[in-house]
Amino acid sequence: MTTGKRTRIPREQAQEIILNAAEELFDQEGIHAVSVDAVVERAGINKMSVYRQFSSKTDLILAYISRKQEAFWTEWNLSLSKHPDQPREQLIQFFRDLAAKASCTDYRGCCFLNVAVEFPDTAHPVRELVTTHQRRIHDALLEMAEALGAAHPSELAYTLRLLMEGTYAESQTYGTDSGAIQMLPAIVEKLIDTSIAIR
Amino acid sequence: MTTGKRTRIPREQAQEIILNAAEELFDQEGIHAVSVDAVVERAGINKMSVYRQFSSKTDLILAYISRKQEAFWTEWNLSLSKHPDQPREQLIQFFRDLAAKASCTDYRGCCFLNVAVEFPDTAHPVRELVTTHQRRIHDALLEMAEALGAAHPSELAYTLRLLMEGTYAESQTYGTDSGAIQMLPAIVEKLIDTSIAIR
DNA sequence: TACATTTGTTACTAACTAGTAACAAACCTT
DNA sequence: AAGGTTTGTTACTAGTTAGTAACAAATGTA
Repeated sequence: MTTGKRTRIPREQAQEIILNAAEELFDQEGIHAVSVDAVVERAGINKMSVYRQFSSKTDLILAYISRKQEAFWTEWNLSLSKHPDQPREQLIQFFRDLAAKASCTDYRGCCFLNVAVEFPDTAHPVRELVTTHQRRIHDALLEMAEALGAAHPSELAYTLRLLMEGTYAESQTYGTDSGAIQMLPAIVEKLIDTSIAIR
Repeated sequence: MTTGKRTRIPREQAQEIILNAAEELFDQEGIHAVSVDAVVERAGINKMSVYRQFSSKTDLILAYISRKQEAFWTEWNLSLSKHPDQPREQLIQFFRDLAAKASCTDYRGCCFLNVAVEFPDTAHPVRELVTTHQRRIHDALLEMAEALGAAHPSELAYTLRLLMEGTYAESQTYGTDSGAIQMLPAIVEKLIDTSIAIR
C-alpha cells in the first residue's frame, strides 16, 4: 500500500489467503453481494494475484464450494468417530453437532442451500457441485438408516434429510435460536427409535 | 416502442403489471440477479412509471414480499377449507398441497427462504417481513397441533416447521423430484398419529 | 377551449462490476 | 552477476447498476 517495499507471497500461500477471505465474505454476505474487489481487499492481496490463480469469479466460487464440501465430510466423520460402530449414536451425534453449529449467532446457514438459492439456473457449473454433494449426503444417511436396522431405511433417510435441510433453512428464516433447532436432537432420537420399534 | 402513439396506463393497473413482472422475475432468477431495468422491460412499461410508484428497488421488493405473504395465507386457508373442523385432515392436506406445489418443475422454492438467503443482514427492512411471517406460521402450526390433541403440541409444531422448511430447502438443493418431497404427506401423517397416540 | 395533472420518453449521472494490459520490482537458477 | 520467471502496481476497458432531470404527449376538469 503505502510502503515502498513490496511483499511477495508465493502461489500456494496466496491461494489459501484468497480462499479464506472469499469464504468469510461469501458466508457472511452472500456470493452475488461480494465483488472480486472486496475479496481482494479482504485478502490484502493484489487483484492480479487472484486472476492468476482463478480464471474467473465463477472459478473462485467453485473452489469455495469444493472446500466447503471437504469441510462437511470432515465434520461428518468427526461426529461419527465419537461413537464407533454405533450407528444409532453416530446419527444422533451428527444431528446434535449440527444443532449446536446452527445455534451459533454467526452461523450463516448451509452454503449449498445458499448457492442453490443464489444460482437458480441448474445448468450453472456451481450447481453440479451442489447436486453431487446432496446425492452423497442422501447415500450416507441411507447407509446409516440401514446400519441402524430401521424398518424402512429409505423413509427414515428421507425424513432425516428433510429435518437436516429444515435446520439449514430455519437457521436463516427463524434465526439461530429458532426453538426448533434446539429441539432437533430429541426429535431425531425419537424418530429413530420409532423407526426401529415398528420393525 | 416503435409506435408513434403512446399508450397510457393508469396507476393502479400499472402497479399490478409491475408487480406481476417483478414476481415472475424475482421468483425465477432471484432478487439480486434481477435489475429494475429487467422488470421494466418485462412489464412493458416505462422506467419512470416504476419509480413513481415505488420509491426504490427495496420498496418494490417489499411490495413483492407482502403479496407473497397474502398468497401464502390464501393457500393455507384453501387447504384447510377442504376439511372443515377436522384439524388432523386439515394439516395433512396442507402438507399434501405443499408437496404437490414443491413438485412442480417450475417451482422456485419459498420466497421467504430465498429472501433470507439473499439478504443476510437481518437489519435490512425486507427481513422484518420474513420474521413476522415465520412467527405467524409457527403460531398457526401450534394452534393446529393443539386442536389436534397432540401430547406435546409445541414439539409437534417445531417438527412440522422443520419438515416444512426442509421441503422448501430440498426443492432447491435436490430439485423438484427429490423423493423426500413425494414422501412428505405420508411422513406427516405418521408423525401426527404418533404424536396423538403417545398421549 | 384553457389549464392542471398524469404519464411516456429520452438522456443522463455516478458508482460499481468482472476482467485485462503493460510495466516495474523481486526472486530463483545458473 | 545475467537472464528468466513470478509477483505487485497502476491504469484501464466495457458493461451494468439504481436512480433522476427535463420535457413531450395524453388525459381530466373547468
